[in-house]
Amino acid sequence: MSLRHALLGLLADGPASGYDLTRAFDGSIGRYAWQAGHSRIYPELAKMAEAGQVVVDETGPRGRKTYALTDDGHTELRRWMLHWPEQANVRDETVLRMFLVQSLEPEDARRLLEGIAAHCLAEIENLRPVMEADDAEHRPGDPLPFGRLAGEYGLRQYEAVHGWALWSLERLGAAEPAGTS
Amino acid sequence: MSLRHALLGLLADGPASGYDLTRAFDGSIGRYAWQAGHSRIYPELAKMAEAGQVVVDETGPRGRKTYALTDDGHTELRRWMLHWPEQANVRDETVLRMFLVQSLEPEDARRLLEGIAAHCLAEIENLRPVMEADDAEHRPGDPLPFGRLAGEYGLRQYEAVHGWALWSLERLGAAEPAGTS
DNA sequence: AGCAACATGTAACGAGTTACATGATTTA
DNA sequence: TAAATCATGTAACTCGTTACATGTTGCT
Repeated sequence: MSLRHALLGLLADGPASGYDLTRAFDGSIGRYAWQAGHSRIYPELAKMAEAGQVVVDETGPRGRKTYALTDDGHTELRRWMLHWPEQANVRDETVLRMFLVQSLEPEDARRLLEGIAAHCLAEIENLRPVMEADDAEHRPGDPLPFGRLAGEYGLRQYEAVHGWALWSLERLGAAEPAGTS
Repeated sequence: MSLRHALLGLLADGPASGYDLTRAFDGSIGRYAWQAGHSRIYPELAKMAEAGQVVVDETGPRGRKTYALTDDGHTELRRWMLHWPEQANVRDETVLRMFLVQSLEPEDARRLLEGIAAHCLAEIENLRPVMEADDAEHRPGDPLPFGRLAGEYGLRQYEAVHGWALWSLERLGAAEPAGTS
């Protein structure tokens, strides 16, 4: 039931409507952590309201309803954040490809790994200035901007994958002397 | 349709039965890349056979059927491995928690991050000897053992997350002077 | 003989995606 | 006034999980 906890976590930052929460999933959370569209979010918010974890906070123009966390919602969020299971499964197509690299001909494997390395470099060059801009605006003592820790995570992630791809190319290159020289 | 490609990739290593493939998902692939139980795997193999991507290779004792890749299966696997979409979504509860760290009180956030750091260290100490044993057995020129690249990826991943958790603790610590020191 | 492991399958359920459906408000 | 965006909802489909169901082989 991670969708529920994602919503609780996002609402901890302040009241939001189903529409706002749907937009949040269009960003980094949706890419790196969890996915959901509005068609799942609205019914889930309704269930959470029924369970007393959120309440309708305000009603706005176009039938807009903003939800806010209740104390129960906060408690449940905290419980979930702190007791995470050791065995959490990850679903990641890129990692799946990594597991299967050795099913390719060496030449194809090299092409794939070179693609991964290039892609990571591009993402790093994309993320780094964003993080640096965040840091430039930030004064010591202020709370970190929402997502700053996650952004740093993404940056380090790409750096790690980049390093891995280069290491793998070296390994594969050693096994196949018809290489790049 | 990643389950299909996971099965194609596993079968590229040699013919296997539904039972064997189910066992494969109990290991690292299931933890870090993709999940499936036998109840999805058997019907999927049947569909793949219908689509001509695999064929029943041998029948053994207890109704055991081993499947082997056809040329079409190989072609489809290669296609999928090489054209991966830029926008591949990842589903990962741990990363979700990272995105939501800032919804916690600073004291709880520190506890969570310390837990993550400790967990990563434990995983690193678990994985490193396995990888080193693989390398000790490996002679230059031999193909790398199946999963060696993925294992290295896992190791580097944990190192990156460990570094991230320490960095985050430092950042959070600076914002909250009632710290450890 | 009994138990663990091998081996395959179906059914019900849960949750995310895509498509269908509708309407209000803001902006050009 | 037309288009984009805001805003909410339901229905059908896909696919992974859990539970139900059954039978065989090998080992002790």
